[in-house]
Amino acid sequence: MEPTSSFNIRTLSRACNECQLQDLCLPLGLSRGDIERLDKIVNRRRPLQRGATLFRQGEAFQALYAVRSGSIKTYSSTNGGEEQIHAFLLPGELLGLDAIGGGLHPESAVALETTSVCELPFDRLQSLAHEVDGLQRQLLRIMSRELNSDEQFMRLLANRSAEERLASFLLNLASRFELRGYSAQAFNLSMSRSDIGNYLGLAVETVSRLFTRFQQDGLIAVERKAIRLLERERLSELCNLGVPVAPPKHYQG
Amino acid sequence: MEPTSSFNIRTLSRACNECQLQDLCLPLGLSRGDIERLDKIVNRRRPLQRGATLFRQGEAFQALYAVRSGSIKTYSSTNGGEEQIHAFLLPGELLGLDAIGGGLHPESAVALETTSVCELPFDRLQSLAHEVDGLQRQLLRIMSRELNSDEQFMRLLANRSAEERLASFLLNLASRFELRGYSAQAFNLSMSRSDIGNYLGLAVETVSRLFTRFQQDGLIAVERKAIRLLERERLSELCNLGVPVAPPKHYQG
DNA sequence: CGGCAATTTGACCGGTCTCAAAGTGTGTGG
DNA sequence: CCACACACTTTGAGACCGGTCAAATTGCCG
Repeated sequence: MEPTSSFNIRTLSRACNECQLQDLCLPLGLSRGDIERLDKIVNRRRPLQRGATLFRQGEAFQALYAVRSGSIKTYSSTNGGEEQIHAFLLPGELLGLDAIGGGLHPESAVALETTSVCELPFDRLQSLAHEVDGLQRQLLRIMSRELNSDEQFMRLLANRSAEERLASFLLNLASRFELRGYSAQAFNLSMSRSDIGNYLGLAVETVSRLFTRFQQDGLIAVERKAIRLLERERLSELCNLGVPVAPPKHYQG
Repeated sequence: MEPTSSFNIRTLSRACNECQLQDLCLPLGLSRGDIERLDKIVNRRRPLQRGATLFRQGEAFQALYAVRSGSIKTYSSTNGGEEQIHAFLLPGELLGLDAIGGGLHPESAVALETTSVCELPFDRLQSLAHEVDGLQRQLLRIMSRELNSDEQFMRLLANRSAEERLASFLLNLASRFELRGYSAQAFNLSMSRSDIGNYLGLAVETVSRLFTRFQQDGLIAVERKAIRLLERERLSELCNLGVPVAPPKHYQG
């Protein structure tokens, strides 16, 4: 999960125009000139160390963030102290969108490994979006897509077995890595087993047992954080999560 | 100039400016003049009958919709034929936002009872939003808030018991009704038991048993679709108490 | 080497699902 | 208006997945 783990000044100073992640990130669809205007408002901060907090639940919302390298988890805590992980974010993905509505971050964001991010001050972003039409659209598109993936995830939580959940999780990670040019077969799980369990609504023990079983069945090979998907085909059979195709049944209720 | 037709003229012709739901809906925060401009692009269609489809999964995205009265459920089906309900929408709530990103509706929307909606053609909405600043912001806010409630719902699905899920569901409905000026104590469940179960990730039988138990415990009174929340206080305690908040490993009585 | 956290493994328990069937309303057609 | 069919809801019995508790193992890092 960390192809650019060592951070150098070149990485930091690289502008949106030269960023490999352009096609996944906010600039997508903007003209070169507009990207430059966007670039001017982006702050590139020094990398976060593993465990470092990007923002905390309850903090005032100031900026959106785009992951440039590394990975981040977002979570919220109840007053009881329980923690619920909401997402793992990979390079090119935007976070903080859920804070626009309320003006406060409803969740905290923490680096899972050495991670660098681009900071996008929201007020400046919004005035720019007022002028640059494509930016506005892209922002809406990104939020819409996030609504979508949240919906899919809810379906996963609502009626899938532990096995299906973990398989889906692995395949989801794989395809996201692939999109970013990394291997979909072998990658690093930057999050702990207990993070995975929390995210998927499973006990740590269940996650651990499933990893063992998947490995025994020859589906995957795991060694600590490193994982290889040996049988992506059979893995996806495990989760009969369907692509929307079938016409809806007639309403009966 | 004339949304007036043969049916229910009073309801249909009511413009955004006079709509009771203004404060919950898209116009929120707009000036009277801007609301009028928004009003011009809104189509008020004739009411949907119970079971009627507003849009189907896979259809091209053309417009957002605001519920004006009644209620709607949205759901997606897998190619296996299973159906997963994603949301129940009440007056003042917007639907179709998840289609902006992909250009296709990822889910279907069906009326749960006689329901009227306002149609907001998205292209026209977007050009208007380009001029009217507050509209753009309000759109983002609404989407952001939806992301938020999705997150909360995921937490519910990920680690709450059946009891907590149903209690939360009822309280959520109650507060939404209250916001709209209806009673929070007594309202109608326009969706079937099996819809509720599907939505909450529970078997119908479990939902039914819980209704019975809640009633025996004096928390609610149900008769078919009609429900009264007798002890909202105790209900909300159910939402927090089911899972021990701070796991006292070495607790000493 | 030693302490601590994360992971794994085992045993057991319980909540929820599944299967089955009875009960209750609702709508339709005669 | 009644009879019947069908869908929805409720109730019961039993099975099973996954959670909890407990303990062993491994890896990490001073």
